[in-house]
Amino acid sequence: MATGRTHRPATRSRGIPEATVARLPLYLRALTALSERSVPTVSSEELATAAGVNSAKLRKDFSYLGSYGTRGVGYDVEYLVYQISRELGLTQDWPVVIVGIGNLGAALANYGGFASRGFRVAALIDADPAMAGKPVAGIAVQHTDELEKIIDDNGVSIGVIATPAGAAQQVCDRLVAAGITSILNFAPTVLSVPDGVDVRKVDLSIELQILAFHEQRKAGEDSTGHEEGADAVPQPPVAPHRTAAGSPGADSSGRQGPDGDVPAVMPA
Amino acid sequence: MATGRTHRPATRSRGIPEATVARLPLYLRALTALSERSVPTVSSEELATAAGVNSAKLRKDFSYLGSYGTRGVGYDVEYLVYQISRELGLTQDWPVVIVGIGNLGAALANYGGFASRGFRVAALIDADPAMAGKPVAGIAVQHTDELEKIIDDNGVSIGVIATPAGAAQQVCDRLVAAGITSILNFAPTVLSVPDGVDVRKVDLSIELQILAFHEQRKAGEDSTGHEEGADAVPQPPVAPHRTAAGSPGADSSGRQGPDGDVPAVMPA
DNA sequence: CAGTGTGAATTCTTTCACAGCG
DNA sequence: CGCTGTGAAAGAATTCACACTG
Repeated sequence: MATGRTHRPATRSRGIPEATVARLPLYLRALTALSERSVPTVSSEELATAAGVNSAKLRKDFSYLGSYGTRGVGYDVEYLVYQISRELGLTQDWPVVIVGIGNLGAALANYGGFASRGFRVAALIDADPAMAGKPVAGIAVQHTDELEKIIDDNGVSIGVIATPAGAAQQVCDRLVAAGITSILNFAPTVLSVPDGVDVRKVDLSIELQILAFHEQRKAGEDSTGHEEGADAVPQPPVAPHRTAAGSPGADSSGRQGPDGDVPAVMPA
Repeated sequence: MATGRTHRPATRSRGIPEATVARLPLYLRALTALSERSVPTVSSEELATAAGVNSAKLRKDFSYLGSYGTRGVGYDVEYLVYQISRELGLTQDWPVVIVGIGNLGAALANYGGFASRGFRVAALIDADPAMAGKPVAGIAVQHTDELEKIIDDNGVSIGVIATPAGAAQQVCDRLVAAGITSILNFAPTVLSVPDGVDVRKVDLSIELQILAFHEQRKAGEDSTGHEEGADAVPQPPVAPHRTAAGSPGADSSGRQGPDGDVPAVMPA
């Protein structure tokens, strides 16, 4: 993805597959739970079950990190927790800023998971002047004007965008300009960023749509094909003339303000 | 994944790759935006850019759905919107229930993206009796006791879990028993469900951890290896004796109630 | 001998590149 | 002529299965 090529020729086999990286947090969670119950060791089988993967995959994943297990025994829980934490970079403290303190932003600010893993909410930022100074999750919200200063002062390199879609790119640009190099984007937009900046997106409605796809399959197990409701226009593949005005049928934002302060899925 | 094997022998080539399914919502979003701007057609190149993928991938994806484009021209926006919507099952109405109306649950209830894509919030459910009756996003919260009845009455097949991790499996079991077959899980736990039930998870802290991993790599571009802070114990791979009591160093839930009403990342 | 670590086989995904159609 | 649709090649990720070790 990032054109930077990231190719790392020397120093050992420093190339952990993305798919593996994405699972490390899962393992870490399972391990932390075991650690809290003072379980000293686990087998790949047990840990895999706890993490919701299969043991072959888990062992292969760990093999990219090194040989941290003991044959015939399993893995030392504490040791693995440490190794994975270190690999993920969680042994250091990561200050993050959350931009856009609407419903979602507030939820994130309150989210225990952030604080408990080396992430520290350095600031909450919102464009609404009325929000400024209001405490959310024990932290006073600051105005967008302060954005650059906050990031600079706190050495923040990770930003979370929880603004409406319409504002996301703009916020993103400012974050990047201010020195942020990793962004977690909750707004339903594709952000464009320069090389060297990482973006991960979480889109709540996309997940639901994927579920709907599979759900639909289940329902139509036998009765394949043809829908029921006759109110949508199948639209022959040849006529580009947009049928009715605007886009009445399928859409109709019904409830909900058009594009309030919550990341609405269909912004502009 | 699901052991049901889901193998579909007959009726055409009904096998859209998961990776493709996961991107359809992305295309749909881009297309809807175009549709709202009354753009009649797009090329694979344009649409790909808008969706944040490359055009070869997009064309391949679409080829699984059928031949909906026109050579030398591109795709008819309205027509594609319809086809993808239908493929995703969004031409029908999906009632969903959200269980756990804490910060996150409330954010989800307010999330415009749900309502705007064939998803209808049929009910908000919370275990706290004090929440019952309180309106959130214009809908009165109902008590967990009503769960089965609500699902049955509304023919709900998709459930969203936004409870603390500790309650998630229990809620999940009840949802499944009540007939839910698709679950979107925001609680940081692995849910176990019977065959035939789909679970998708969204874990906010996992995404951050993945970002941290890459961020760390950037920082240590040259200065590979060895950490700085000497406060963590590297723990030799041979000594299973848990060093200090409990797990002081790396963890320390610091802020936040121990396992309040927000999905804390480290529950039990 | 239980359970890790890992080459090899398999399957899934992405990318290439170009024939063919409107 | 431009752009889709798609076989074929390349690249990842997953799974298998077993040698090897504590």
